[in-house]
Amino acid sequence: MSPPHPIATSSPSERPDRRARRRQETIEEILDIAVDVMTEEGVNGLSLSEVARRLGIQPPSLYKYFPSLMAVYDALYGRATQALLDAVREAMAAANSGLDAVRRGLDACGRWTIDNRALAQLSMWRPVPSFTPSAESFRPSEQMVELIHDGLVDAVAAGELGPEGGSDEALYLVSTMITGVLTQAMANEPEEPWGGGRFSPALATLLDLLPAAYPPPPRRAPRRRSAT
Amino acid sequence: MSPPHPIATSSPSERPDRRARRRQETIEEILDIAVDVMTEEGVNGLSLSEVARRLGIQPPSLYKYFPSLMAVYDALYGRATQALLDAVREAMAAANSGLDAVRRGLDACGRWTIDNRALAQLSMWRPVPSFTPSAESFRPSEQMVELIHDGLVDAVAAGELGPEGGSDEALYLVSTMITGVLTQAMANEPEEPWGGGRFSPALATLLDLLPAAYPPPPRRAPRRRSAT
DNA sequence: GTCTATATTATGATAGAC
DNA sequence: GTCTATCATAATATAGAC
Repeated sequence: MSPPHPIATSSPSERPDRRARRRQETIEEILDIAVDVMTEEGVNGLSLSEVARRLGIQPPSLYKYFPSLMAVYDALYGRATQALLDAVREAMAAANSGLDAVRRGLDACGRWTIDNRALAQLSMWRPVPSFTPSAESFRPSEQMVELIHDGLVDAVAAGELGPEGGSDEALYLVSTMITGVLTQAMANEPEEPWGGGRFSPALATLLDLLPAAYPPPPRRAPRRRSAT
Repeated sequence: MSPPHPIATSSPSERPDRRARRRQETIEEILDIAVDVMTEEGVNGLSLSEVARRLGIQPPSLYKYFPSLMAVYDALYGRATQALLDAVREAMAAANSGLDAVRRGLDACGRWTIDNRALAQLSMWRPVPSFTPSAESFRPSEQMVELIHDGLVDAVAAGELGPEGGSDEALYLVSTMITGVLTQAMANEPEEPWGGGRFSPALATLLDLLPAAYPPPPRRAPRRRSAT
C-alpha cells in the first residue's frame, strides 16, 4: 500500500519547490494583512499579534517567516519601493519626450501612492522612528529618483528645459512638488482617488511651471519666415 | 498662634488664582514633556506612562489634568496650530506687498515647523488615526490658511498676480508647495535647520514661480517714455 | 511549521485611601 | 492633587513539545 506518488513532506530532495512556493505564498499573505492593519490602525499601529489573529494562527508561528516586527517593516518597505519603481518605469516607457516622461512618471507615482497609502506613508514619511530600511529595500527608491533625473536630463537635451533643469536642484524641486501633492492628498483627503480632490490636480500645474523655472534657450531652427 | 497670613489651600475664596496658576504651569509642563516624548519615540510613541515617569509622578495623577491620552493630543494640536498661526501672522505683518506677505508667512511657517517637528507632524501628517482634532483646536489652522489667502488676494489687487491668483486653486497650489518642502525636509533631513539642506531652499524657487502660474495683466501706468 | 506556555514589559484607565 | 492597588489588555519574543 505504499503510494507511488512522491511524499512531499518527507524527503527534502523531492519537490522542494512546492514547499518553497507554499512558504512564499504565506509570506505574501502576511504582508497583505500587514498592509490592511496599517491602513486601519496607522503605519505605527502594525502589530504581529494582530496579523496572526487575522491570519488565524498563533503569534509565535509568524516568527518562522519573519524574525521580528522590524523585518516585516523592512519587507513592506522593499515591496513598496519596488512596486513604485515598476509603476513609474512602465509609465515612463510610453513617453515621447523627456518632460513627458517626467510627467507620466510622476503621475504614475501619484496613482500608485494614493492606491497604496499605507505603504507610501511608510516610505515617504518614515513615521516609525525605530525602523530604518535596509540598503536592499532602499535601492529601488534610489533607482526611481534616477529615472526622473534621466527624464529631466533628456528634457534639457531636447531643449524643453534650460541647462539647469538637469541639476540636482531641479531634481529636489520636482521631488518637493510630488511630495507636497501626495502628502496633502493623503493627510486631508483620505477618500479621494488619484486625479480627484483638491490636491492631485495641482501636480500638472506644478510640472507645467518647470520650463518657467528653467527656461530653455531660444531655438534657432523653427523660426517662422526664415530660410529653407 | 493663628497665622495672620491667608491659608492658601483651605478656603476656595482666598487666592484661587494662585492654585489656578500652579495648575496651568503643570499643564504646560506636561505638554512640554509630551513634545519631548513624541520627538524621541515618534508622534505615535506618546504614552501617558512615559510622561508621568519623566515628570516624576504616578500615571493616575495625570488624569487630574487631562481626561485621556486623546485629550493630550488635542491640547498639543491646539498648541501647535495656535503657535504656528502666531508665527505666520507676525511675519506677514512686516511685509510690503501681497506676494511678499505670502513669502514671509510661508518662510515663518517653514521655520516654525522645522523647529517643532513633532508638533508639526501631528498636524500636517495626522499619523494617529484614532485622533481627530476638536473644532476648537483646528480653528487656528483655518485662520492661517485665510491669512495666506488674503496675501494672494492682495497680490492680485496689486497686479503682482493675475486674477486667478486669488482662487482656491492657487491657495491649494501654494499649500502643496510648502507641504512638499516641509515633508521632504522632515522625513529626509531630520538634522538640518530651516534654510539649510537640500529642500528648504526650494520654497523660494517655488514661490517665485507663482507669477508664471498666474501671469499678471500688463501694466498701463508705469510705461517708460510715456507722459508726465 | 504549528502549537502551548511563558517571560517580560508595557499600556490606558478607574477606585478609593489620604 | 497625590498616592497605591488594581483591572483589563496588549505587545514582542523565546523555549520546547508535537
